[in-house]
Amino acid sequence: MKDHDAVKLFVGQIPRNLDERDLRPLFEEFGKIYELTVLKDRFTGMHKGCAFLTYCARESALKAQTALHEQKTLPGMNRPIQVKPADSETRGEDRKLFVGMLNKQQSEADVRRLFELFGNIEECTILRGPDGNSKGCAFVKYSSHAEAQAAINALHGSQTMPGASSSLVVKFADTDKERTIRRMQQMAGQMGIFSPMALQFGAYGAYAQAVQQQAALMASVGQGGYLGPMASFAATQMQHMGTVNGLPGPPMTPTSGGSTPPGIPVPAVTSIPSSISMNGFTGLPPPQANGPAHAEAVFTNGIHPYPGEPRPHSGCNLFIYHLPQEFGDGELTQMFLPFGNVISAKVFVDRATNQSKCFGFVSFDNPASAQAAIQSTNGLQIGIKRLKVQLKRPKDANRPY
DNA sequence: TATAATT
Repeated sequence: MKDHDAVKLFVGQIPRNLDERDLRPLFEEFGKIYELTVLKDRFTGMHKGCAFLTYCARESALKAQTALHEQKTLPGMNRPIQVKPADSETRGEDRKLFVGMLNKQQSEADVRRLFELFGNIEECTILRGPDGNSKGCAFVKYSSHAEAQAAINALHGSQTMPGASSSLVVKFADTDKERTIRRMQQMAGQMGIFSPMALQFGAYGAYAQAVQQQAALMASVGQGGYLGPMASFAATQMQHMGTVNGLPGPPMTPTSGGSTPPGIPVPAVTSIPSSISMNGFTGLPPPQANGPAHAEAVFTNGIHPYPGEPRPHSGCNLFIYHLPQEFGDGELTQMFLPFGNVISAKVFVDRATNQSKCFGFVSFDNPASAQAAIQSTNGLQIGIKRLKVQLKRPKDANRPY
């Protein structure tokens, strides 16, 4: 039926309104098609804008690749069609590099000039936004791992491009697994606010992505009322909750290891108080802290900023590590409000960069609230990180972590 | 500074 040396092609940049029926004529002119499959989202069935194509004859695949790859742009697309051997046809991604901290003016040709000294470049792509502007990074694929390694050795950190904030980065591109993690982190970042949904679904990676796509679709075709991305996302997730919780696999507790059971993992979080579950999904602005958040240092200095309020005492102050980068005081407050009266919540920020240092302090007005918070949030998985929540160590104590 | 997409 097909050649023993047939090659499976990946076809990218396909308009989402074209199915196999529409695509066949385009490809049949290069030979008899053995198999043509449009990739669909596993959960939503949504067209992913790409396909796998296998010709009966290897020769047909080569002809199609030559004739079509980057040679024409299908209607509605803003990049040319991609026709090239699928990843499954080539040995691992151990020869593909990620190049960061490029000058945004540098072109593919510039990057090639720099990298061709170390081996044969099969692919060189500058990452660009929709407007065509460089994102200051690129992927470079060599013919061999050794060539890629040589380029890393020679080029990583070797120079700083004009306009770049630090020296050139040259490293192996993320594996699929790392990419998935990166996406999860991005998604968590986009949600912006603390939400148990984000936490529970953070572990779902592709699933949550699919759901989000579907939510966007619902919002765009819905009956009149536009929900907004957060609301529609929430609504769709609500619909899926039952299904999700019924999925097979042993439940993961917040303190269980990082291993993931086969198939889709069960939510890592099951012990969040129900009151938290609606936080962030009310369509209202996030609730404010009970008074402005203030630095924990104020307490250790012995000056309580709210003279009228009861002074927090031992057992009320929590130290929280491994916060998501995007959490600010407001998110920290929201996260801990369900456990009691939060009198302060402070994320530490790097003075120079204004970036969160990913740790902070929360103070309650009583030790029971603090204990409840530890119970429910210590070990809580957010993206790839797990929160570490413990009582703040008294200043004189001197335990290593 | 991480892609548009890889069953």
